[in-house]
Amino acid sequence: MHVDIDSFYASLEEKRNIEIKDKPIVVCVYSGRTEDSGAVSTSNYKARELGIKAGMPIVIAKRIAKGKDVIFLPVDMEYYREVSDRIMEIMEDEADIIEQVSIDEAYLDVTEKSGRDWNKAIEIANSIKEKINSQEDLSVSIGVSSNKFVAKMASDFQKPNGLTIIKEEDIIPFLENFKVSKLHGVGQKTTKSLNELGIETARDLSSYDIKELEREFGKNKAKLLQEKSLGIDLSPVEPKEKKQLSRIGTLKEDTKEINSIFEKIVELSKDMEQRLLKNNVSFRTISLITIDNELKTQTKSETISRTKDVQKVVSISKKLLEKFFEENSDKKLRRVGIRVSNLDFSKSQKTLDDF
DNA sequence: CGACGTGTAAC
DNA sequence: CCTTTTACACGTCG
Repeated sequence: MHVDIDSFYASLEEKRNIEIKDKPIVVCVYSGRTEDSGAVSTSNYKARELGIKAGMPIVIAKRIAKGKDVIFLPVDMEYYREVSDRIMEIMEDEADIIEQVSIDEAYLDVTEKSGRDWNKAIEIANSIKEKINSQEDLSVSIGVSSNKFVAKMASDFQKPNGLTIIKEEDIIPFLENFKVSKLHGVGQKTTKSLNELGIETARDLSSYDIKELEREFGKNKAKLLQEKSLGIDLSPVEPKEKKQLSRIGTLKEDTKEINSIFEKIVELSKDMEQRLLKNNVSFRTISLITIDNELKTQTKSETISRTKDVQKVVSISKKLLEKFFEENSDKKLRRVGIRVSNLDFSKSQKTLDDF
């Protein structure tokens, strides 16, 4: 099954201030560049009715909200993370295996716990709903099916507070009339390409000649696309180890001044240090992420011998930044970020027991 | 094959 | 008008 917490951040903000419940709420990531620069992270259903949706620039959201009683709040990730952790624990109790995909979403394998009995699976889903409801006062939407992809499509089908069951024999009828853009994993670019081939719906995609699809998308992606259209997904529910850690920020103004950009990098690295230390992570690859004034992203990276030293991130980032400006002396940066990858969570830090 | 860079997608 | 973080596929190069 796939479990999705309904408008998570906005719901939490409602709970913590009863004054604003019943009002449209918009939770924002402010970039700090100007008063209202930034983007909408989550809005509650009242705000969505007005047309204020996730990803939208705050300025645009405020334009829509003008003259209306709409509440704008900054994100409080620390608090959301705390609540999320407790909810994930509730789900862990109910599942054989859990795969957390984001702060507010998880896949649960309940094959064993349900004994492959759909009715038992539905009971588990309801139990999860009930617990999250009573313990955290939040609602979730759940999709239950025989694989992750269809479960995800199902959880999205009825929300908020939905429960959608799609048994094997219902998969094709459930999916066939979906527009391809609604299929999870099919974004803007893929939609455009598909539409240009005359493919509008999942049904169109399922019956399309695979060789033709391969010509457009390559073998791998063509197969995955057609499988999606048929509701086929063999990927297991499995917890995944983190593969990279990154931190990115917006500069006060577009600039090509290395020193001021470097200051930002130092700031970002302090934050990253906390996260690295907490998990005892070592890394080999350091990347510099640059986003120029035209919002074009570039990355530069360097791989070194394994280390836990954040100073390495700082020094190599500086080097990569200099390299960037050697190649792009004309460009100004809007945002800058750092990333470490090639990670190792060596739990093997010596403990007293080892002595 | 590993390293590096870009593109696509999702939250 | 324009956030943040992560994953993964793919092309290229040495």
